[in-house]
Amino acid sequence: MNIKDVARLSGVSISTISRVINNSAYVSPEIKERVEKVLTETGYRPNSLAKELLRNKTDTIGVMLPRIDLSTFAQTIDGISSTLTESGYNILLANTRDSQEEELRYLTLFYEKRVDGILYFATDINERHLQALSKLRIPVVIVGQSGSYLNCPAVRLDNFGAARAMVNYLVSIGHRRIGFIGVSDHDHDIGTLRREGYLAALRDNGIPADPELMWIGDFEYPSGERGARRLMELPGERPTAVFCVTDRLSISTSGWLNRNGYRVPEDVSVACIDDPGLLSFCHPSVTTMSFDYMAAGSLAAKMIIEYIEGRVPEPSEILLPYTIQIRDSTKPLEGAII
Amino acid sequence: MNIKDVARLSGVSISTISRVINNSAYVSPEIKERVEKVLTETGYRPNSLAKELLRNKTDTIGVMLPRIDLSTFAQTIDGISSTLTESGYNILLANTRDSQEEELRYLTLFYEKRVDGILYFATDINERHLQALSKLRIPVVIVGQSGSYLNCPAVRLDNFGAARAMVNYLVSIGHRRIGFIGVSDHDHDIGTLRREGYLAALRDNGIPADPELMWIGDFEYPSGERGARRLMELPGERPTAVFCVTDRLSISTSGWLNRNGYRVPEDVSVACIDDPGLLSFCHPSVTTMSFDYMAAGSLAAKMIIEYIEGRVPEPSEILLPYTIQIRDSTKPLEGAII
DNA sequence: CTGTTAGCGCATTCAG
DNA sequence: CTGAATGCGCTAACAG
Repeated sequence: MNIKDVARLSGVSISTISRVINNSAYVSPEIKERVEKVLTETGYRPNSLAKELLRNKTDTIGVMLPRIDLSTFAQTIDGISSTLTESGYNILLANTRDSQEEELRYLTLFYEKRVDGILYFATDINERHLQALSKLRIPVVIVGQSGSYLNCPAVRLDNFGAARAMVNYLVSIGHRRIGFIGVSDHDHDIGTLRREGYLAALRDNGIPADPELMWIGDFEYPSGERGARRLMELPGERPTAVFCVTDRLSISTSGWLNRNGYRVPEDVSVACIDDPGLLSFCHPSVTTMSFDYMAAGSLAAKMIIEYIEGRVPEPSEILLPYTIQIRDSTKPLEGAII
Repeated sequence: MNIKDVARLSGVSISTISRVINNSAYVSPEIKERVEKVLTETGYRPNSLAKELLRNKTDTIGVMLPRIDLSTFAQTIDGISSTLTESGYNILLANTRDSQEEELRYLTLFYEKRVDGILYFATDINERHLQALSKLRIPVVIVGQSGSYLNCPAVRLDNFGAARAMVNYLVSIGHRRIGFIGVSDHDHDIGTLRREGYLAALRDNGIPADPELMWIGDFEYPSGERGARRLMELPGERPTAVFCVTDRLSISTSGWLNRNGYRVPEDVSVACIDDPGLLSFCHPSVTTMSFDYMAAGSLAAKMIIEYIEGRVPEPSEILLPYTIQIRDSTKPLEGAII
């Protein structure tokens, strides 16, 4: 069933059908009615491919992200999809499973499919991305990292500031021996910036960084357990607080501590960054830095739409703030002079 | 930059370009080399829209789901995307936020965009869906619910069996007064079937169902807290175990109990269904029924591909089994005769 | 072995 | 106010 069939059934030309469907010009009432009858009877719906080919616009945004099973990403997508839907855009999803090859492949695919714009959840940006993106000539907005290297607008989170502020908070309630459970630099904002925030806070307070107190793992739960065990089995004075760079790591860190004779927060305080609902409701609830990921997604969506419509997004980089959520997993250090 | 430009730059016809790109016929080595040079220099990539229009195939699957921020859905999508990618398919994502209007709107959109197939995460299927889908003439596979009403193949989870087996387990370790924290029937498999599994298990053991012990809320964390409070503040003998229909609800139930003077599992056992990594690592770790959502996604993807390729999926309905994960949140009832 | 041509389904000139 | 014709970019059938 195509526009030709509808035209034949209605006894008019295809132009008239097009005019009725798109309401793009006056059509005499009788003909209009006749056409509309055929339209509803047949349930005809125009083929978007043809339209898109002609208009050179697909109303589709390519969304590329390294993993979909992290609540932070899921929430961001929620924000993105809600805003894009409102504006009549659709999402072509690329779940790259952290593979750079996949990223580059999908970039090509996005181009071939002529998406109107790309939202790129970047982790580790390098020369190859720069090259690939520059050839693309498609509006790109970076999510979760700076866009300056790629010369793209970006929506970022103040990861450095959040980490620094959280560790400063731990120090402010008396902790000085603070363990760190992080992830590799492969993810720049979470791996590098959150670690640097931790180190900056130590410097802020004149506390020497102790490499022994820093554990670098991955994003999965077991990594938090391994880190916690490592920190607690260290010879010498054990940490009185542990700062984890993600919510997942704090859950498994806190879980391991509680299961292994260290009460949280009485013996060890635990804090982290990112605030899925979970952290308020588990036991003990977890002190964390909260980012509004839904809002980040919405903003990114708005930016890419602006960009597509020819306006260069202003400001070209949005930095989202953190808010501290003090809960039950942290407490002032016993006997410390605050 | 289109195929014509490339043809001009190479000094050959567009057919030759097409042949080189698709390797669809023999081209003399000299010409081939010349064309390939232009291809790499210009970075030309064919326009998929034109190809898709011609071939009447988009290599795109519409994936429709009610919410993306549940780990079960995220995991399922992970399985879907990995299998679809392997087979050269892409995902057009429709996040409907539980709105039936949105569902129907997206169904039309999927049709207009000529997706090759649809994966439909159904919750509440009714007459309108039946009508809409029957007009569509696009292969559809239902995920997470029976497809018989819509006459579609489906990948399901044995929700009834899982709930029944879990409650039977609780009874087997001595519990007889077992609270229930569920969700509304709006979600058939989770709302209705998991509740019926609970009731069936009670019948299995000759325990009369007590409506007072059953709380129906929603999917969010606060609902578990409200349910827990309600069950514990009931006059009369309090439950010794609580069965929650989802992992989220069990987290907030367990959290509320622990924060309000009921030790889990010493005073109250807590169990649920669904097994995100979280439940193994929190404290106490949570006894649950595990479904392999990644596998469910993979299977659904394989089914839709089969269907698209003209083979009717066999069997037309796959029921995925559960496996029990006994962890720290449940323990035999003190003093019970088992 | 390579070029010319038709047409996928539609929106949009341009005539009438 | 309506119809005929053009072309978006590409593949495939057909000539040469």
